[in-house]
Amino acid sequence: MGRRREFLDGDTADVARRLLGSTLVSTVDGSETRGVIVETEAYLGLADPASHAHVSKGRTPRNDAMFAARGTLYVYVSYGIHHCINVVTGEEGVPAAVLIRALDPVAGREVMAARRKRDTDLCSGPGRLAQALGITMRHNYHDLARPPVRLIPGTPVEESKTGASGRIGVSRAADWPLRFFVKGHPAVKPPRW
DNA sequence: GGTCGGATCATCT
DNA sequence: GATGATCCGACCG
Repeated sequence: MGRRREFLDGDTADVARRLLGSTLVSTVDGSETRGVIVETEAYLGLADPASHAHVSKGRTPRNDAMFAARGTLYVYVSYGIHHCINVVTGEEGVPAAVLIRALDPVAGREVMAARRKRDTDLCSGPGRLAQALGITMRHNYHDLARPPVRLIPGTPVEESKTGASGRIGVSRAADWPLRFFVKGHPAVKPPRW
């Protein structure tokens, strides 16, 4: 992914929208799984009250990967059970990231179903897609330019086919329009507004 | 179809 | 002791 640097450069909200249409490929445990990104959320870092790296928290072991170089994978555990994955978008030392919330599963569906122990809702939610791709905390700090988890930039989804809304499940800055999604895609649940 | 509560833990109060 | 960038099974209509 040689174009990674330029593709992820710029305002994090713009990057979050631009990532719609790009592909995540995992070869974790030797099986390829692949999905096209259809829902994202931007987390702006220091100035964003909903971000794990908001100034009020400082740099901690948990959020440390958000301070890494652009194109790094930031993984955290949600509700003690689920893993959520983010693409780091800031300069090194400046935290910012895009949460991947949903994928259109395009390859390795059987492997995903085996990992998920069900054959529906394979990648429609941040915890679900991390499980489907086999991503866990051991992939925190991983460079998305190389296996076993790669980000392949794609042609961004036409803007008229995308929507924006408030982020899901956040209590602070809930009205900031930083969630982006492909309108009408089955893996994307309809927004509150 | 929709709603409710449990699982489980790093971080914060 | 409470909270949260979540998901799932149980239960109710």
